[in-house]
Amino acid sequence: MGIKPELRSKIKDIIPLISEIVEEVNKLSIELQKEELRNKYSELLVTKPKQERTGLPPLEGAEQGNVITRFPPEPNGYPHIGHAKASIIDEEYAKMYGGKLILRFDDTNPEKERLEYYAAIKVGLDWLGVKYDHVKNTSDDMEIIYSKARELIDSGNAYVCTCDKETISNNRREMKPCKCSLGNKDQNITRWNKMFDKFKPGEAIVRFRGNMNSDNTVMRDPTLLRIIDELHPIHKDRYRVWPNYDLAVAIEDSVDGITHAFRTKEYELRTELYYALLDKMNMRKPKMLEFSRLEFQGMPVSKRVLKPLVEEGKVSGFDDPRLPTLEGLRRRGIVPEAIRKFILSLGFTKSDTMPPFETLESYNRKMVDPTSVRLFIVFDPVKLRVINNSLTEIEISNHPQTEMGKRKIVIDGTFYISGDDAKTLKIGEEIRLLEAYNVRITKIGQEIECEVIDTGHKSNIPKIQWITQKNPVNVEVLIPKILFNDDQFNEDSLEVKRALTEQYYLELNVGSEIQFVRFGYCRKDSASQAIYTHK
RNA sequence: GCUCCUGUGGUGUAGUCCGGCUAAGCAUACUGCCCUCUCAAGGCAGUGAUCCCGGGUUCAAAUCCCGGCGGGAGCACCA
Repeated sequence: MGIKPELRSKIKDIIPLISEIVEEVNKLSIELQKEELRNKYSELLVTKPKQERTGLPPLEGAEQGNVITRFPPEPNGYPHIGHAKASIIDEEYAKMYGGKLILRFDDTNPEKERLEYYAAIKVGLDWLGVKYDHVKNTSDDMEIIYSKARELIDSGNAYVCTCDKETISNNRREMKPCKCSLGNKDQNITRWNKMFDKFKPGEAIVRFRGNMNSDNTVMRDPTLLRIIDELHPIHKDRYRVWPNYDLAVAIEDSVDGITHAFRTKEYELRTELYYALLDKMNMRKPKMLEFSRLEFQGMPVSKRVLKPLVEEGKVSGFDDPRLPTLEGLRRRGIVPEAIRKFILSLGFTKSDTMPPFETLESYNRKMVDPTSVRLFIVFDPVKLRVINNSLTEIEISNHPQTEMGKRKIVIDGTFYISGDDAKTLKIGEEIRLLEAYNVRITKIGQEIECEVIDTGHKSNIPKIQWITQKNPVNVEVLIPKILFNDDQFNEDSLEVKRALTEQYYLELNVGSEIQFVRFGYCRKDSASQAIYTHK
């Protein structure tokens, strides 16, 4: 039926035929059925592998070479995993259709924006590998926005309201227009002009003439522009009438030639306004689509909760490895390619979900594994003395599969092994000191003593890693844990473990990913500190 | 409260628009085996979903219709 859809309409005629054949086949034994299949219809037995769709679903109304997307962050904080999702989706779609991506700083609220965040966002995108074709600021288009606002006033589609907030809010709830909406054009123009000098902030706003009776509350004459006297990070005191989000986005998307605009789901109700605005301004309408926001369990993204943590010193800063900020993820050892794969695996959906961090880790582990130097590390060191040692130097390869060179370790027969491993040892037991030799435990006390039996590989005895006592390197390993349990800050969200590692650690670049054998992947954060990435 | 969105195995998704190739694919997690001088990566196999529930339409429904229920969001001179 799937192969010949044209038969569907004739299904009633076919059904008797089918039943007849089924009956006939059922009379045969299973063996005979199989044989018939093999002989006559062997092509049916070949199971063709299902091909998985990689990347995002196709875009409605998108033409090759003719797609422009945009990533419009407000420069009011450090970029986080949510920004990563938005920007990667924007970029992927632009790429998929051979189009362009515009980075547009949505900087229309001088109360919140700061210059350093423009830079921080660029740094974040850079790290993620998101490449944009053009950068701009909404605030550079203020003249366009003013002229569009004036048009709306002239055409009677907007008016200046001088009511106080409470009145406006009450009227909205009660679906009542206020007296300002009745004002004539001259009144509105006079008031509009006064917004640039006479009125104080809060005394007048421009409102869209929407529909006070709409079920969608955002349509009840929403604010379009308001007065803000704070200095703008770029334009200082050049402007004081600022558009709000809805007006700015609609105008900018349209003038920037955006064909497809994406935003998170919480803006969904504003889409009606977006189109209404564009309609009244006689502007081209991009396609607006929404996706669910990305946040991890126990790892909130909002400035409202993160900022206090930083200020109270509960985390070390916005680059704390426990945080879902891009800087935090980077320090933790998450690589951008893994973030991209992970985000694409989530698809373009509107369902509210909180994927576990584990999934990202799994992508990351696969990315990072082929290039991570394998190193030994020991926690709670316990001394282990080999009484009949004869080796002075061992050469160990840096990676089991990838050609990453070898390193030499000078030994003298005295080692440190992990306390956890030491606890399991029994006298007479045979163990292998990885890469060195097999030993039998002869004495257990403050120190452990053992003797070499042979040097060949043995697969059936415990294998443990060690650090030579000659020149151990002290490191602190930071282990980030979940930040919040429900809404409760996890006071034990950062475990710090002291450890001993190899001399070779010092030769690695800061930022490189290491796999500590039998422990997990860590990123070298400094000569004395490593951050646990995942197992 | 009102309005909108959403609901596929433990988790994240594919399939839903255009009903039949699939009693549901992939990834992750978990289990076992193989490989391996790592508890990693890799290979193989397995556990696990009556596709939120109840009706309806149809020869046929995860897919269409109606009604419930669960979850989320919006109701700012913030984006």
